[in-house]
Amino acid sequence: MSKKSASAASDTETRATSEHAPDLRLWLRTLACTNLIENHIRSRLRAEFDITLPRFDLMAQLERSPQGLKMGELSKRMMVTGGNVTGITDQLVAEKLVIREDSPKDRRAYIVKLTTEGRRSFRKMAEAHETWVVDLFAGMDEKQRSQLYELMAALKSSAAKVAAKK
Amino acid sequence: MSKKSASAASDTETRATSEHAPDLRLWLRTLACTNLIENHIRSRLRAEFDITLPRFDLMAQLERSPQGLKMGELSKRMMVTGGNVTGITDQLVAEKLVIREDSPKDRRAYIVKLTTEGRRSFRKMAEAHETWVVDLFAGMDEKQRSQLYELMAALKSSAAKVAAKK
DNA sequence: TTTTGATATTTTAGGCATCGATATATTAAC
DNA sequence: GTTAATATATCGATGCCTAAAATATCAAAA
Repeated sequence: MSKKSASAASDTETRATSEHAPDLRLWLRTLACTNLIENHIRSRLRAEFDITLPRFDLMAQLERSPQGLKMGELSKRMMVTGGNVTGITDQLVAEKLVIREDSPKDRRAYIVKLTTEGRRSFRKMAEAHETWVVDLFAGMDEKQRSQLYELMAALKSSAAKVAAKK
Repeated sequence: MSKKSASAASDTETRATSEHAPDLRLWLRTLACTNLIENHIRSRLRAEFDITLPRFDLMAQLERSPQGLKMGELSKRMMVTGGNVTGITDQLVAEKLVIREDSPKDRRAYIVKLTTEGRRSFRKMAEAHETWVVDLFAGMDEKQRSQLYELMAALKSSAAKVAAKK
């Protein structure tokens, strides 16, 4: 926050003033809310597993792709730059949670995979992570959650239309 | 995003796997969506006004408080650390968009204010910023937007309950 | 085959973010 | 008043993130 910036960790809702459009208020409230949750998760990951959120995210991508992923694929899926993936991967390699293998097809590329230890470690963290998220949403009832799910799909599609043409 | 830190700019929705709880999917979708929007705004601020989102956010806080704010107040409102506010303020001072004045009451503290140029500059950017946000939400109808506004209040309150105790 | 252009990754420079430590000033206890 | 505890802000180390440039490889056209 972030980030986050990260974003950005700001309680952005306080940015709104009375003459601002309702859309702006809606956006700032949404942002404040996700920052609150993301920062909470970030600090719990740090406190309980001594890992950063970006490293956790990268491992999560690899866990879904047991065959491994190229750096560029990680970059696309995580929506961050290649240089960023290089740095995070370096750290995870140093921690022996991940390995870089040469691609047999393309000598420019690496295949990044979880190590056995990395997979074991990730699964443990992912389990805790999931319960944290469940707790954070526990104050909403089932109908609210499913409404929010649909609205987020609508928002993503609305925003993607604008963000795409650039 | 952010800020991403963001913070984190990841298309986190791709982190979900089939056995994950619906709450986790909901969270990852929400995060992916806000990151998409925040990154879009961040890059437009950069491209069109050559300013970063954190600097814009800090100026937004000051615009709402014409009497100025102490560093610590900025830190609280932006929900970032004091050291972070020091750095962003340094930059804005160097750009002459903001000034640090000694507090008459407390010699430990500064009062940070927008300069005339800073206020002029901010208002111009804020206007553009607001239209960007309106555009990003334009694909949702009024009912969807007001539903989302209410659901975000519910989520914030749900999450705050958990995040607070610790 | 050689050149040309595209792709994969790393490197570099700069900004944002945290934490923990420090310097200084204020406030409270005694 | 002196001491101790608290509050305000900065600094240093570290990590995440981007954009732009550099390096290396590939693939296709000439």
